[in-house]
Amino acid sequence: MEVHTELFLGDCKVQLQNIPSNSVDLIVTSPPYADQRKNTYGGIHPDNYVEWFLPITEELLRVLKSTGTFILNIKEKVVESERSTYVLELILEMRKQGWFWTEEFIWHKKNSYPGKWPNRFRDSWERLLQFNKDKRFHMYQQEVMVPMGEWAKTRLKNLSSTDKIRDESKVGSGFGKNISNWLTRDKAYPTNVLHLATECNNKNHSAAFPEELPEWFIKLFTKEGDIVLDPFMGSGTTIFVGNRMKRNTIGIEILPEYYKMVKQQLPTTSLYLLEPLTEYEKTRPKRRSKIRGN
Amino acid sequence: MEVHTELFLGDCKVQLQNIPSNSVDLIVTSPPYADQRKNTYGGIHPDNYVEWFLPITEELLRVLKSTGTFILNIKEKVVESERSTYVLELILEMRKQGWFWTEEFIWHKKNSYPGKWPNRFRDSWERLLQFNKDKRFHMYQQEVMVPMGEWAKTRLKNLSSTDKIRDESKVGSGFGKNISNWLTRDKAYPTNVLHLATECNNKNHSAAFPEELPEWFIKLFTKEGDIVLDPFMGSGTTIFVGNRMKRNTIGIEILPEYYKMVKQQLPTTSLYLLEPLTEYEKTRPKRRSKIRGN
DNA sequence: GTTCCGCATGAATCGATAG
DNA sequence: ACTATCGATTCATGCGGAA
Repeated sequence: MEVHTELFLGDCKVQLQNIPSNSVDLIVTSPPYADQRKNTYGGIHPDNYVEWFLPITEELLRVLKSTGTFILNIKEKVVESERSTYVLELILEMRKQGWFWTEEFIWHKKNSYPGKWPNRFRDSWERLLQFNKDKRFHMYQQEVMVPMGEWAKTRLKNLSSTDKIRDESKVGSGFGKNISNWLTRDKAYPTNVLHLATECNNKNHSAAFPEELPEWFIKLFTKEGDIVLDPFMGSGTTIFVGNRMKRNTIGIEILPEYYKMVKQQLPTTSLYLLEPLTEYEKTRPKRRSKIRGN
Repeated sequence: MEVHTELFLGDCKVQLQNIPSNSVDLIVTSPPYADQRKNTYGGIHPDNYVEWFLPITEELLRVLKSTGTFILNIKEKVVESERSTYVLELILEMRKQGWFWTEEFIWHKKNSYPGKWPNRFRDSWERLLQFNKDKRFHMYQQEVMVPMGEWAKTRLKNLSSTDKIRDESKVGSGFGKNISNWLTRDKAYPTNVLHLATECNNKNHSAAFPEELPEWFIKLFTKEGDIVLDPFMGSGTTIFVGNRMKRNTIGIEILPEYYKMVKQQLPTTSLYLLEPLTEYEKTRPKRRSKIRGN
């Protein structure tokens, strides 16, 4: 299967306008956090964060298919010894836009930033907010099943004492049936907590999140040939992982350095370079329809 | 050290009025979740949850010392395939009351039962919201330190080979002193993710949390002789753990069954029974001042 | 070629100091 | 008074060089 990548250079609120409505299967992104990464992205003040982000989510809502999913990796920073509330406010405002807040996954960071403060411990988790356009969205749960590890050893042993009796005495009941299914199973469905390390030591490109993160959501919410979008591409983790997994990808990046870096690392056969368009060529129907696989 | 327990039977919004202002060091509680536990508590509809809870947090704000902490164990339920937003709204409203939202700990439930739904996975985490009345609150971080990872062994070995020599040659220097700090360090500060098993064996109560949960926060935020309050006492986990740790405890419970159950399990020497007061005896200054240790 | 060990480095946060 | 910058604090991870 041939897959393609579209790269846009520029402000994502603007560049998103080049993407057709109802065309994207999955959006996975990690926007610049409030007041974070000032040196590279300029930083958005916590007070203005929601206001800054809402026009973008409005466009994301437009480009997403009704069966698609939006995964937003975000975490509030501490301001004056208190957690900021802009993420909470963002969720409430996005629901007003029409998004469904389906779920909140937790990314439990194995190696969180060290430090000691008088009033708090190390922050070792981030939010992975799942938003949907419709309550009926695509989800391929079996793709992310995990080997039964500790759970089997500890839990099933306990079950054998109490519940297995019930299993025998109530054969055919829903409960008993479930138990016996699990006994023979070597894989289990995961939970909504992801336990991954941050990718900190790659000297060439410091990625915001580890490859396993977009990989997991791409497996869960798309199939081969689908379209994955990252409106804050950065070093391109989502793009590269998506390509490797035979998904078409679209990346938007405002910083030329990152844009060029990702461009150079992509296989030329799969790449469409989309520099900012001049006025008279604002639409590119052929290219885009080809990428969507029509 | 002699510690005492006060038990109140009744609606906690009402019973809290019997507790003096600025007297409690720590509040740890797990209120009935919206629409959950219908059989026992009747259940509060998600739409009315914030409205129902705010008068109670108002009272909690009053009774808490300025150096005290409020830990709220809560999780939004799923309503029509979407996460409810009442927890988000509650946080925003509590800040308007004057609470500081200091931190959000995550309780990652180790052994959550596998489950499968068409559009979501097993929910294996809950929020542990930390609120404070003042930005300067008591926190005894060293009480909850945990053993370091494997690498500690190797690092300590290395220090003895290389740096100890330096330590000998530079006796009295600041550098040598630092090394000896490293040598004695085998524990590290924890993060804001708690990895605990769910309590399975308490059949009498529908939603008890494991003893380690209140224990961890009682260690972290109080010292012996302090006052710990649980306004939704339930089966009394917080009360019993607090007593064992030599903290004075106050429990409020609306259901007579739980109230009696806890009462019977408490040592009679440490117990003050506070049945609902009749009008003419609304204050009990002597008893309470004794409990506060004045 | 394995295994072991040193080392730099993270979406951090606080409090003090400086403009 | 209010904002901006800086140093100190801290620990899991994986790379790269060494045994």
